[in-house]
Amino acid sequence: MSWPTCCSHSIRSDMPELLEVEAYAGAALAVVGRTVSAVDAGDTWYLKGGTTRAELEVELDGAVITGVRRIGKLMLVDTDGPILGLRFGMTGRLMIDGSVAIGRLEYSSRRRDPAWTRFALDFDEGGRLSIDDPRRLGGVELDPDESRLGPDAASIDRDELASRISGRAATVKAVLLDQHRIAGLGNLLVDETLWRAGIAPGRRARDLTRAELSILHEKIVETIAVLRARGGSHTGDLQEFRVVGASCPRDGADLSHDSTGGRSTYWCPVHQV
DNA sequence: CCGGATGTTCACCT
DNA sequence: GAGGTGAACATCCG
Repeated sequence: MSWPTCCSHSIRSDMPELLEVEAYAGAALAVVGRTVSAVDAGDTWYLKGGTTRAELEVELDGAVITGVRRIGKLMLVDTDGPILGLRFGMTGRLMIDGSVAIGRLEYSSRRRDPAWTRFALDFDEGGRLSIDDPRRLGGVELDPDESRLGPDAASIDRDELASRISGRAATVKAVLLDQHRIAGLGNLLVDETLWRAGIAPGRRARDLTRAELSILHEKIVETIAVLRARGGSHTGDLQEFRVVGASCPRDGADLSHDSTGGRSTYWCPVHQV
């Protein structure tokens, strides 16, 4: 699978990292002000953190949606009652009023199955918010503990990033993927960021110099901004080279492919040191 | 047919 | 405690 790397300002991917959840949250603003008329939480696997179906039904029925926020990859739906937390995993798609909240043009013909609707809210005013998730990798939680997430990667400042990373014996990639330390970066954003920063993913986080931490911060912010403008987490300069046997688009070296931080990793052994 | 895929949590090692 | 690995989830795609 390869994607065009420019020119669209709409998010096309439906496999969410920070940027995709941001777009989902933006689309979900359409239901702010509506009153919940029905809760469909029939898939109990999808309920996380001890949240029960009965709890969701009792507490959300009749609730008014007052806002939608995002921290990292967690989408938060504020109501005049509890807060509803939605996670999309790799395969969850947010549907608002019958259409895919992002990528509706690119994926209009993509297969859908009613059985994949894992959670839904209906409204007195009409319309519906639901999550379609073939693999059931996402989840729903009432009043999720927001304090368990690190600061959001899109707005973290340099000193905070440094203090959150410093001293860790784990690889820098593993630390960047750890949502408790920094929230929002997924596998693609991390590989793209480290590629741009010239830092090898397998470096011990505690071994990064002050200058490297500074560059890393700069590249996190830059990568998020650039890929947001292009249309999503899959629009990085490295994206189309995430295939075995590809060469680094910066210097032509053979890209390395391994597993770091438990995830498939592509990186350049020449300019990432 | 097989393996891997933008995620999270947990059990189980070292 | 920390860090690494693999399983589970269930579908698509090369």
